[in-house]
Amino acid sequence: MTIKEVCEKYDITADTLRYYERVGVIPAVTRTAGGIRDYQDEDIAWVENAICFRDAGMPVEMLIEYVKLFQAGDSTIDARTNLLKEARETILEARKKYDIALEKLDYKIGRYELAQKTGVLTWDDGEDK
Amino acid sequence: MTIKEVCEKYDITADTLRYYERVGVIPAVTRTAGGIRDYQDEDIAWVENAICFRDAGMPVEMLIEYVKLFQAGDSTIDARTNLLKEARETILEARKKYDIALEKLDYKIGRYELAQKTGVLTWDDGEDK
DNA sequence: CTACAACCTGGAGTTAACTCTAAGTCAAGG
DNA sequence: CCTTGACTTAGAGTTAACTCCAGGTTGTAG
Repeated sequence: MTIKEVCEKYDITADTLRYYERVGVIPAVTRTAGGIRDYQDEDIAWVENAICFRDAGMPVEMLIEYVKLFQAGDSTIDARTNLLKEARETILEARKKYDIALEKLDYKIGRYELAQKTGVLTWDDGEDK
Repeated sequence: MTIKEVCEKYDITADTLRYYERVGVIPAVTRTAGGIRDYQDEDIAWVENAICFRDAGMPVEMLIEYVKLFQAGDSTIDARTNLLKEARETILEARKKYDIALEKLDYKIGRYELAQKTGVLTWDDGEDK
């Protein structure tokens, strides 16, 4: 699979894919004899995971750390598990904050829509937002 | 309430609070005669909301836009509602991605922990991560 | 064999969101 | 009054994560 095809498949730029490889967010991608990237299933799996975890706000540094541990072999399985658990906690925390924001948004939207219907804006709590 | 007290209450730096005010993420904060910030309930409500929405990944630009609309008066209620609804959709999308990442993490953690117990790492799908 | 598009690299530039610095002002204790 | 510490501003600096660019290479179509 060419870089272009991977770009289209995951809606990501070629620059970002090369950047991920360059800094180690994903391991070195398979190349053709001429040196052109030719993504295999395994390369694509790394790309997919990188995008997934980045989308969840996991920092690039953490993904690099994971790849390093992975490449260091089975002796790092403990460390990898810990890293993943830490990431899990961080993402859970973040998601909690998203839920709080959604509640707040729903409350505000509800009030504005009520104001729309009745033509009157009421402030229960002395301030907006 | 002094800036320091607000910092402590929300675990945020004074620099960030001043920055939010400077760029318009929150409206101008109440001041003492001497020009020192003295946060009132209303100011604090804006701060709290700003932090909440920033924590949910809402960009500073969007918060500034909302404050501008708010300050422009009741004629912008439609626009405000639309902005909030857009924010809601964006946050819902993001949260979906967090859930996908969590699933992936749980799967990986589960496999690593199994490997821990049995001493054997098995790859169902031909690749890790 | 020649276009020509798609690819390559190394390195510089951009963007969002802070974060820090310098130089000065305010306010409470002695 | 004087010190001392918290506060003020304007503006520069930092960081993460891309994003772009220049100059060169690869590979396919005619």
